[in-house]
Amino acid sequence: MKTKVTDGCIFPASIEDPSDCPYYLISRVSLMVTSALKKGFADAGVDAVKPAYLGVLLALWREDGLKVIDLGRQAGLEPSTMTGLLDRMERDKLAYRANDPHDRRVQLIYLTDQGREARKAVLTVVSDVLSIVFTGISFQEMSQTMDLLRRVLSNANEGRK
Amino acid sequence: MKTKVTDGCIFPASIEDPSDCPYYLISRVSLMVTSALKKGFADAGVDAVKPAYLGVLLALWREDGLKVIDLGRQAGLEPSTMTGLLDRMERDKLAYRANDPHDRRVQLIYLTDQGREARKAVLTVVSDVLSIVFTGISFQEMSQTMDLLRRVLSNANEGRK
DNA sequence: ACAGTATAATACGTATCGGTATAATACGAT
DNA sequence: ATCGTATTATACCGATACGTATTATACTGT
Repeated sequence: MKTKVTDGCIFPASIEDPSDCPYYLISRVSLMVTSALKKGFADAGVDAVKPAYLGVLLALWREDGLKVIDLGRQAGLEPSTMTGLLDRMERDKLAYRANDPHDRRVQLIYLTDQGREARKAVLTVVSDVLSIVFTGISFQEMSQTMDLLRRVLSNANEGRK
Repeated sequence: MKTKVTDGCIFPASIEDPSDCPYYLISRVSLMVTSALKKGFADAGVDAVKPAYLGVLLALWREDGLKVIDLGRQAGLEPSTMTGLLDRMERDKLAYRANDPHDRRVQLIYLTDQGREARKAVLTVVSDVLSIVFTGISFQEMSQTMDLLRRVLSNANEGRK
């Protein structure tokens, strides 16, 4: 049996400062980075791109013409989430749906020219924003933290089964 | 000038796996813990409590009868976010608003009996869920990660100024 | 060929959070 | 006392995410 971190004091019954709660910290950082990215895209003039599009864009830049469900898997999103997200991406002229000639259930998602051309600017913004957000964090610390987060996610996947 | 983590490889231009992106990891973990807490509250029978209420409940358990704005500060939420959150908490019979006799602009938030009585069960759920989610993480690793997250948040506060 | 099952995408409702604008009230300086 | 400013909370809207139910197709075994 593995050690429970709670034996330490992850979530003491009497919390004075929410900063002592890992859930608070992680949620806050997530929202903060989202907000910084949103502002970054706007400032850089790629205002059609929203933070939530990132996972989808990354997947499509790698391989255009993916199914909604595969796109969701790569972006870590549920199919029901994808529908609205793709609606917004179509509205914002970054991608479009097309029927799959081999399977009429399937919608294949393709980038528009604008979606393809946004790549360089978007990656620059993300890189810049992250380097500001993570200012003062060493490479090693970052690696350790990312490793921990990956393990936490895999804990969740275990629980799912 | 501080070291930029990006000099390492926080967000390489060619991302194969979203797991290599800190933003992806943090967002996912945040959503995952939220989901686990929601399920935990339901399973424990405290289904009136939603994960988003936690910050507010913690503050009110510590000191009942706070202003909306102070409650928001303690929970890390904007006033405009608080309005809807408190609407839901009132609907769910956990708290209620009352006029402040000393300042007619102010609404003071008080716990209902149900809100007060939920404390023990809620803290147990949170503690249990967190210990499952963070299974296999040592106390030291957890401390280091929380420290990193605190620094990231304070970077954001610097930028705000 | 057909019944039963599996898969893809969507529709719909709810929760959560922030930004902007607004209404009501308080307060401070004159 | 009054004008201008600050503060408090809310209204409103958009973005983001999920769960459940539903529709349309595809596939599988008989």
